[in-house]
Amino acid sequence: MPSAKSNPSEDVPTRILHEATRLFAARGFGGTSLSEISGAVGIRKPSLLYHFPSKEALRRSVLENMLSHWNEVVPRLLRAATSGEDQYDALLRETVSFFTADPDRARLLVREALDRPDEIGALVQRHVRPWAEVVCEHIRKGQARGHIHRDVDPEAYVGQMINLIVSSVATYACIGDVAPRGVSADEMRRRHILELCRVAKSSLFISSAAAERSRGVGEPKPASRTTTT
Amino acid sequence: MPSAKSNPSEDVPTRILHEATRLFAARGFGGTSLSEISGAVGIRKPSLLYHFPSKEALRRSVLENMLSHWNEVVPRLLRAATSGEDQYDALLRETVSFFTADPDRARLLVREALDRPDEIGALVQRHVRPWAEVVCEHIRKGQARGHIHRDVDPEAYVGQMINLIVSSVATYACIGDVAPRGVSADEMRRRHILELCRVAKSSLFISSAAAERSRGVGEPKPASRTTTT
DNA sequence: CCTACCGATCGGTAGG
DNA sequence: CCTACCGATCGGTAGG
Repeated sequence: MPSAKSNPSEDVPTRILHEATRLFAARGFGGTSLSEISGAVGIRKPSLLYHFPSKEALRRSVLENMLSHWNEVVPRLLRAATSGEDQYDALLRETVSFFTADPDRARLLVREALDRPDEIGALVQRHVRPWAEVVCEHIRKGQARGHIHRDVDPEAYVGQMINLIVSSVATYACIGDVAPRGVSADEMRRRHILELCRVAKSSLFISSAAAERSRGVGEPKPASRTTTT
Repeated sequence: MPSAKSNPSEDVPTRILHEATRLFAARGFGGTSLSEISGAVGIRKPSLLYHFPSKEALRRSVLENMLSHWNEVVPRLLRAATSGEDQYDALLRETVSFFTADPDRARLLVREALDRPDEIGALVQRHVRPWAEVVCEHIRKGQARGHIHRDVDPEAYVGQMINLIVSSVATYACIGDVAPRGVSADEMRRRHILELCRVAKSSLFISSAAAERSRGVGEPKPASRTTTT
């Protein structure tokens, strides 16, 4: 009996695409051989090359497949991208969820950004800039209305938040994990994502800081010292 | 005359190390051949293998070389890591400078984190966690004294900021560059780093938001609220 | 530091 | 979807 390693309920091209995505994300495009991929699917290398004419074609298909998933969630993202802190929280969580749902998406994106910066740069310009511009417009509106920090640089802010989300999922539990010994990896992942959302909101909304300060108990409020108002 | 491509004033092992660093950062460890490296140095492959017994040994030397540069700046970092917003700004800028001074450091770190997460995880635990813990302690002190947001998760916050710095240098001008057409790459890089520092501080210090609000227009606010220690 | 060479593996093709 | 095979290149060695 031949040992088919991947889900046999899917058709062969789909299984190739899935295994290639997994292996490209884990070892990189150059670090993965066609034999490894075909082996994971349970077929021989020439059979793989029947479905995808070259390794390069397979790479492109993997990227296109990820992009099609991204295009599925963009409408949800745009619906959440109205001004207001709660809607922004929803937008953040939707975006984080896209990558946590399959961390290979984040790893693949970072790898490709390092290997082929021009190609990924163009891809970002086409597929995320239009959506980022909507968010930037909401930020500018919020600044005019006084509930978003006036020194936010909208384009740079949105870029850094995208960068933060992608990279924290991609290199999670490695770069940036400075947790004390007692904390489990899952617990730390939860805390990292919570903190990511807090940082994103706290550095954007004025109301967030104000609400928090007004909540402040437990801390000996320096009411006697810096009082006033 | 043989065409030595790298700086001939350095000795050969050093030139090998530099070229290997550059190529590993640009194409990854698996994506770089020993012939490419030796060619960039201006020698033949077997000569390279005289100085470094294997490709794996060369990889480790490249990493160790980067670590030794890191260890050089750590004292400066610790000196800057006292409480207070200005000192924190200096700490951020020192850390950013370490990576912008040679962006290959950031690219190499991200690549290794993707290729060998366990190895880089252990490395981070040894070389950045002790320093991160100092920062965390300052954050907790600041929270007790009321000038740092109480809902900051110190370990997660520090981890995310490290992540943000490294990844924004590594994949700069690619992921996260959603700039409008008219802006030059250099100008956008400056804005990204400025915004990174703003986000880091604004999401940490209460005084930052207060000071900014006092600058604001169209916002009713507590007039003078200067927190000094 | 070099030339010459090793077995293994790479992406890809022929032909069925 | 397979077996058989291609030239090129890989990391590494022998020997000087």
